[in-house]
Amino acid sequence: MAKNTYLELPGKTIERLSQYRRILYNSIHEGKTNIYSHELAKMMNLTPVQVRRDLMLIGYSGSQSKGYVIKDLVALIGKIIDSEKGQDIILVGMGNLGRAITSYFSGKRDKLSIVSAFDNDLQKTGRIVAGIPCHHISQIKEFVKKENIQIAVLTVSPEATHDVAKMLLDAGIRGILNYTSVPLTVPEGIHLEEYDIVTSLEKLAYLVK
Amino acid sequence: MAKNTYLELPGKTIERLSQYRRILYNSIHEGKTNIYSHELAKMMNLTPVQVRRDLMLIGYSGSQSKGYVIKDLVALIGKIIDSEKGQDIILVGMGNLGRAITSYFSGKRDKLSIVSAFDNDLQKTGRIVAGIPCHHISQIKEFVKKENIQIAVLTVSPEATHDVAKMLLDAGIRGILNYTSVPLTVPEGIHLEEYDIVTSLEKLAYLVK
DNA sequence: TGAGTGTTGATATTCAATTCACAATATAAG
DNA sequence: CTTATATTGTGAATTGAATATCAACACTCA
Ligand SMILES: NC(=O)c1ccc[n+]([C@@H]2O[C@H](COP(=O)([O-])OP(=O)(O)OC[C@H]3O[C@@H](n4cnc5c(N)ncnc54)[C@H](O)[C@@H]3O)[C@@H](O)[C@H]2O)c1
Ligand SMILES: NC(=O)c1ccc[n+]([C@@H]2O[C@H](COP(=O)([O-])OP(=O)(O)OC[C@H]3O[C@@H](n4cnc5c(N)ncnc54)[C@H](O)[C@@H]3O)[C@@H](O)[C@H]2O)c1
Repeated sequence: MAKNTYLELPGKTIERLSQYRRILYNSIHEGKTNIYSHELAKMMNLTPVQVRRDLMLIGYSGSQSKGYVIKDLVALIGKIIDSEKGQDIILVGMGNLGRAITSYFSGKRDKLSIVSAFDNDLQKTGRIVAGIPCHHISQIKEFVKKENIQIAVLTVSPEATHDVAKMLLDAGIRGILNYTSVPLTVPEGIHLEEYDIVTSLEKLAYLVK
Repeated sequence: MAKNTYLELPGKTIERLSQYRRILYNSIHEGKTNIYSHELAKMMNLTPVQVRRDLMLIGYSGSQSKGYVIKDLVALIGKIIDSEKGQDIILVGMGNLGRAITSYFSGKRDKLSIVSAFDNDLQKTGRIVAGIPCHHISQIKEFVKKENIQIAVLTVSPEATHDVAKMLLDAGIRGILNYTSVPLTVPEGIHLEEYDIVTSLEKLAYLVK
């Protein structure tokens, strides 16, 4: 029985664990029960050694003849990255990107769901948009506290980014996934992930030339 | 006068250069002409040393008293990551995500633009969607060859991913930015970037717990 | 049985990225 | 002029990530 100690895993490993699980779900769906490191590696463009190393880090052991038991591995990855009772997420800024994200994400994961959105456009608030309830931004603090929300996805207009981020921090949010083109800085102890397609495209443009 | 030799820069540095430039554009807009490494670092959550190191790698020198000249720095970054005559990009899969991306990206960069989209839904093809012309997927090969397109953004449904990727490679695409939830593998020499919000959210969920 | 094959798990090594530490330099203040 | 302060640029050290290597084991087949 694994103790519930906090494993200090490399960030890259966490990302790969999430992806392993996604692929393993598909494999289960196709009727596979076991998988070898080289199979998993191939599907993810990695080396088998790297796969084994990641699994070693989380303390999972396979068998030399049958490889890894998919069901068990998925369960263990869940134990590592999911929180016990699930985590609810909110999204702020129900525009084009916000809608694309919520409709994509809905129902993707058991323990992780976008439960509510917030906007300041009265056209969008007070009703269901893209499958989830959209409230007015003025209600955000109360909601976050009451529902104990820890993670927010930020997809508001660039101008609103700083204000909204401040509200989120005030309300007690612990992790922000920022998609606006405005870089944020957050206090110690708050986790921030940012992503921008422009950066990816410029990198690609550099690489292909 | 910098020779046009191909600098072998670390991938991480390329990404940061793209972000530096974004921030520097804003600074210019606010009337700033010079900037210190620690200012830039603060805006990007980096250390000043890292900023200086990156700029050193591209061969830019500042002054001890005035820091870096923003205009010149932006120009040099452009020289490194932009291609001389600009690069045109296509997007495949004009759904929710595709529309969010095209409307966001349009006009963002001089040398980089999404010029056309492709889809197999006859509702969407043959007209302008989200600001750009959307053609039928069957025309993609011809278009890519004729217009010498090198980079494609992939936002089709998961089921279509492999087929469409194959078409793109056949047509001679050299870089793919894959947003579908289906991991791709590409031949040697082709550049691939993938991003999935689920991975980011699961990483955040792990970090905040 | 016993050689041959293919796999895992772990240690060692290499490679890449970041940070440290400080010399060199410019400016301002006394 | 001299000292104090702030900055850049960079070699060296450190940290982090990926890869190579190989012993140990399990299975197959002759
Ligand atoms: N990271 C990426 O790759 C990427 C891609 C596309 C868009 N973006 C960025 O994401 C953001 C959203 O893009 P979009 O295309 O959905 O834009 P959009 O204009 O369609 O959506 C913005 C939404 O934010 C809401 N909003 C504005 N101010 C608000 C406030 N103070 N409080 C609450 N809600 C507020 C608006 O009502 C709107 O619904 C923009 O900042 C854009 O730059 C990033
Ligand atoms: N990476 C992420 O963070 C992220 C976020 C949202 C969605 N997604 C993924 O992006 C993709 C698009 O999401 P969406 O919400 O826009 O879905 P969507 O269904 O709205 O859009 C898919 C589009 O692809 C088109 N398409 C389907 N098959 C095609 C084919 N063979 N050739 C050309 N076009 C074809 C459809 O007509 C549709 O317009 C999905 O694969 C989804 O899983 C990823």
